[in-house]
Amino acid sequence: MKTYDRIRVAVVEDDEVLREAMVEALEPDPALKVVGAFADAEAFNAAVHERPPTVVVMDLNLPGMSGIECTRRLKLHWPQVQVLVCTVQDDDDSLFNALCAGATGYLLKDARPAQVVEAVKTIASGGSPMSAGIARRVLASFNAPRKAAKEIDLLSQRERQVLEELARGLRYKEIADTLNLSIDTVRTHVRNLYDKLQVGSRTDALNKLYPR
Amino acid sequence: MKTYDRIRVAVVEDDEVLREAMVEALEPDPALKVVGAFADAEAFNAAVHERPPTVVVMDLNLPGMSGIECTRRLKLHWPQVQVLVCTVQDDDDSLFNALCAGATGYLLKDARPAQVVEAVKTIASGGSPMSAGIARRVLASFNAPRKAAKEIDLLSQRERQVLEELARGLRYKEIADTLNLSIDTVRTHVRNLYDKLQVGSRTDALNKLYPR
DNA sequence: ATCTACCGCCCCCGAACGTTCGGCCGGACC
DNA sequence: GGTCCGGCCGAACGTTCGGGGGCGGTAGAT
Repeated sequence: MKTYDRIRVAVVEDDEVLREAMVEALEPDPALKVVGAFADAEAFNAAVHERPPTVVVMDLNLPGMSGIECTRRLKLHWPQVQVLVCTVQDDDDSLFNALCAGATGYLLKDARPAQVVEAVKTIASGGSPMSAGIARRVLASFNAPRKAAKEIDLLSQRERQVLEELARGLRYKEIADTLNLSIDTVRTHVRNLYDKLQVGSRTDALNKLYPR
Repeated sequence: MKTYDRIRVAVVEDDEVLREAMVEALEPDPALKVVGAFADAEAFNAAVHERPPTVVVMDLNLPGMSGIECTRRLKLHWPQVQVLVCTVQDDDDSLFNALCAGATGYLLKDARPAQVVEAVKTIASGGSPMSAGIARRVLASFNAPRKAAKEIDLLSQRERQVLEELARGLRYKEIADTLNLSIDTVRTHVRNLYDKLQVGSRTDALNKLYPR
């Protein structure tokens, strides 16, 4: 009979006490197998080349290379490895940079050991565990960009249409054609919407409406 | 002694059987109070004006106004109301449109009644409950935009710098100043990076590099 | 009936932009 | 040696863009 395939877990955490506690929580679980515990990103990187784990429990605040950068590099070479961030950092920068780097889970350090174990299993089975407040902030980020442009509702319907085509990179002449207008009319609308948006160029308008 | 403040819950669900089942699952819980159950968005809208609930369990596929549109309008007037989407729709469009509309929870209909009750409590206490696969897709959306631009690594170092400033809306003269170049040199770089990117204008380049 | 906002069109002008040419230099390749 | 190529720089040129006027018409609000 084939033995059960245990989830291969690695831990990257500079605090020795926490790291040991983490391992002690994970190891006894029959579904998990801790294949490495590292005090910094460099040690982890050196070891991962041999055989990558299934899940990496990653601290963010590491000496040397940050956990975010470590995550980025890891996902670059082994996209299938799941990174579960476990950190005290609960600011938006850390959170979203980690997610953009490829993390698929985010726990705060106030999580109890049992929760970490549960999260590892969740992430390995296709889920994305997050602390409660974290999940809320992630979802809130989707409708937050409402504040992007407030002046936009100062625009008339026509001006919005012109802006639309403007944003697509069409020249005045082309906009005039697609909207059945004269070039000078387009010009007028552009002028008006520019000072409503308080910008001085096409690119300014784009950067104002769709900030990156 | 003051009675415990129960979470006021409304249900918007067109399927009568599901709606009733939902209510039957929620009502007995001592922490919850079902203040309304509606078969469509219009009925809900008419009733919500009196006193909005704390949490709305919202179906997406409704007759008439969609659950997404209903959510958008609801959040417009009562941003503090939490919307928990509960639907069979598990496509990315429904998901992200709902989130952009202001939903702060997303359950698939395969959730068990007890999970729905749990999710309502979670969402009321500042969390954001999601089905496992949903959460993963949400987080994956953050590092997905890797595919942004492919031709970008054809650019030389100088051209990348110019492009950077170009994207910020700076004029050629300004770019020349910040990079200590002649305006004409900037022009040349722009020209070269334009045909590497196969575009014909600043705006084209932006739309190619940062598609919305 | 006046005022205001939006729409459409026209003229002009200076500045910015996109394009075409050319030159210089260093490395690669025959 | 020669030659090809790419990155870098520059001058000149025609076009587009941003911004300034003004004119007429419609629709709603005061």
